[in-house]
Amino acid sequence: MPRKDPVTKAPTVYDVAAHAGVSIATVSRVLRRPDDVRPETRSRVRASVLELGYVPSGAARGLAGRRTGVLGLFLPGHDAIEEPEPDWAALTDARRIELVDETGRGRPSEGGGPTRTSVSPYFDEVLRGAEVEAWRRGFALMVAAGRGSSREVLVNDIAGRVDGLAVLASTVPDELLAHVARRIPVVVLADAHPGDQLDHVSVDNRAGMRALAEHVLADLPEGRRVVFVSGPADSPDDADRHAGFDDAVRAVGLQEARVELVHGDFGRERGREVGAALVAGRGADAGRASCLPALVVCANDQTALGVLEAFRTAGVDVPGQVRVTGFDGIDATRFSVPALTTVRQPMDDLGRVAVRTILARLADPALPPQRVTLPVRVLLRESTGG
Amino acid sequence: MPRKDPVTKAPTVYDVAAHAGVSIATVSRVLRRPDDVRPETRSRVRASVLELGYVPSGAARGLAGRRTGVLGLFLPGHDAIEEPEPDWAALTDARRIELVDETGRGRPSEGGGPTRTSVSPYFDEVLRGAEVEAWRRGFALMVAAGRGSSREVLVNDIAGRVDGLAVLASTVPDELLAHVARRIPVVVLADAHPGDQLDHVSVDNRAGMRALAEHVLADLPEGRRVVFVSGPADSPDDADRHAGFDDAVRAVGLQEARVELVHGDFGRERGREVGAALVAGRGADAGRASCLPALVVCANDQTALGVLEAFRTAGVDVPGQVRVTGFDGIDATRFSVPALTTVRQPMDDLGRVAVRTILARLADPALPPQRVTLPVRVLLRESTGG
DNA sequence: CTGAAAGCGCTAACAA
DNA sequence: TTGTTAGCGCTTTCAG
Repeated sequence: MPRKDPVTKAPTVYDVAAHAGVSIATVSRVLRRPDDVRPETRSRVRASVLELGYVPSGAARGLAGRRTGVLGLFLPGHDAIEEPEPDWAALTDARRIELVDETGRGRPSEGGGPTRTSVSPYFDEVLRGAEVEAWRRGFALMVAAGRGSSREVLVNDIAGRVDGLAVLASTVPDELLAHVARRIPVVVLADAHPGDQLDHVSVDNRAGMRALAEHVLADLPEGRRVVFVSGPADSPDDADRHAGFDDAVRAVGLQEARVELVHGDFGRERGREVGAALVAGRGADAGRASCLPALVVCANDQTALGVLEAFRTAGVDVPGQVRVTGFDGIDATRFSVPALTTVRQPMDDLGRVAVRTILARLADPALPPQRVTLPVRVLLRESTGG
Repeated sequence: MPRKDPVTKAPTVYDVAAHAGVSIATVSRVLRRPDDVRPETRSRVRASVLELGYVPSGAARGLAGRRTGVLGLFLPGHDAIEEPEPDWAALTDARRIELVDETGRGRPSEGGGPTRTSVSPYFDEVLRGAEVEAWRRGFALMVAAGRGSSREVLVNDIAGRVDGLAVLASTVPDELLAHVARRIPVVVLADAHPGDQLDHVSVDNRAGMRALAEHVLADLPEGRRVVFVSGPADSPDDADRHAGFDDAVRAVGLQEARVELVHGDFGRERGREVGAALVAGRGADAGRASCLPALVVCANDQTALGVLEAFRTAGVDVPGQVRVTGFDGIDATRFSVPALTTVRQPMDDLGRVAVRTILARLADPALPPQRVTLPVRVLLRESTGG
């Protein structure tokens, strides 16, 4: 199939109409409500479409129809700005296959793994859920990963092109969201700040952490302490999880003194540090194994996986000597050794419900602000024992 | 920040122009080439934009400017059509947190894991790469997962809305691609069929598998056999990998008789079956451990992970009794026990290069058909020993 | 530096 | 059933 002369302008409704000997309105009808057109005419038009290679312009359709049929999903960035420009020549040139020996390291990691593996698995699922639901409802999905979330980017590049927007980022200033929300429905995938009028869909971080913590705190060995590794200070998710943990501490009547708070950042590297530090702390007094905490509760999975790594490296037995828990339920927690006890967030449902919420508001702009909280599931696995 | 009366129509350039006391042309200039406008005027317009909550219409801009500033990525579907409609009430209602005990199973899996985990990790990375690169070039990215890849969907819902399209699916009929390619640049993320004129970006499946296979075939124990587990018959990727494997067999001078072909389907479940069957085969003649193959080379990671699972369940030692390899380099291969030797495809680079290729053609439609092959890396890990 | 005006390609009344 | 005709909101010459 020869490529048509690329200089030729793409055909429009007018071309198709002329070719089929009908008016542009009829062409439009054949595309949108075929039943309103006599079968004979219809097939004539369709033939012209094929012959001319006609593809309707989404832009024109969007303009005329006042809706784009596209939903937007705004995710926290991959930090692409920081990323160096790849060496394209080397990338596409080398015919030599490189052999990387990854045996012997505790666990393969940097070698050939994905570069930006840290936060993404989480968002990928949200994206997938949103995509599926949007499609089912007849919408396309546009994705953007926040680059500094500058006003220009969000407003010009996304908001103007979609009928509704789901924002998964505490990084977008409220004021900006408010601006956008004046034009299209915006749903925020996080807990609502008090006072904001936007629609929100979130996950029950607090109750989830509380349920998990109550369970693992229940049979704590005498006298041993418990460490909670938090996330970044500005994370609402972390705040909720921490609150849930505190709820549990209170509920089981644990003495505050036995609980220690360590600040983390949701990253795996920091988890390793924390784990190593805990081991070192014991090292100073190696005789007493009890100097290791009996339990390390982490505010997210990446942190917990880092802790696990540090423990394995140091030869600390999990769950024998210490128990460890995470939060999120990313895939890697199933494959870690030991498998990580965690709280699984329904990421894909988050995406789906976000889409639903947008569509609901699209259908009825007068709706009161929506507040949906999705339940979570506690997954008890090897890292907390039998 | 009170939500503006949603009944009020969204403001347009005209509104902004009137409010700022300038013409619409000036408003447009402030947005696109601010330097062409006197600073004083500029800030007046900007103030109006903020005050009115103006968000430019992407559709109108696209129409007028003849380019949408959006690139499309078409992925194989999540089989969303088959998926049942979730029970929304239950989804969003339940306040009770469920505790799922996953200890004791060989490996946690269905319980809380992602539902559609099979093929996706692969695509997620391509998506991410494409997104990053598109953004860097000033384009937004629209994603679509093929639903039956019906003509209507691809043509109407995607092709018409984007300036260029990357298609990651052998499932899209050539004829359809050709149609779309008459309007916008289309790059196919797979090897080129002979004779097609589209741009292609692919990964060196054959050389990668050959390099891997040559390495692991090198020190094969005497007399033991080798099993190759293929992918689906219609997969070009599988064909290439198989060819690479055959190359290696020939290169190391292995007798054909020692090589056995088993048909797989790229799925983990099938991998488990194959693994179990191999074990059972040995079972019939349990005395001779040699009845197990010395090496199982799988056409992709999912299959290999399934095989690994089956072996672990049966108490077969990997790499002690059998060695196993995969292909793709998905994240899970790092976490499996033992870590899986595999060939890592540069998925994110695939996405990036796809975007670059589209833009190159956009810039110069007269370019000859592009054929880029990305190199791969062989990752030697525990599943093939030291 | 700013304004006027002509489209961009399509949809949706309204007529015929 | 089909055609005519306004726009949809923005960009972009071309004048001024």
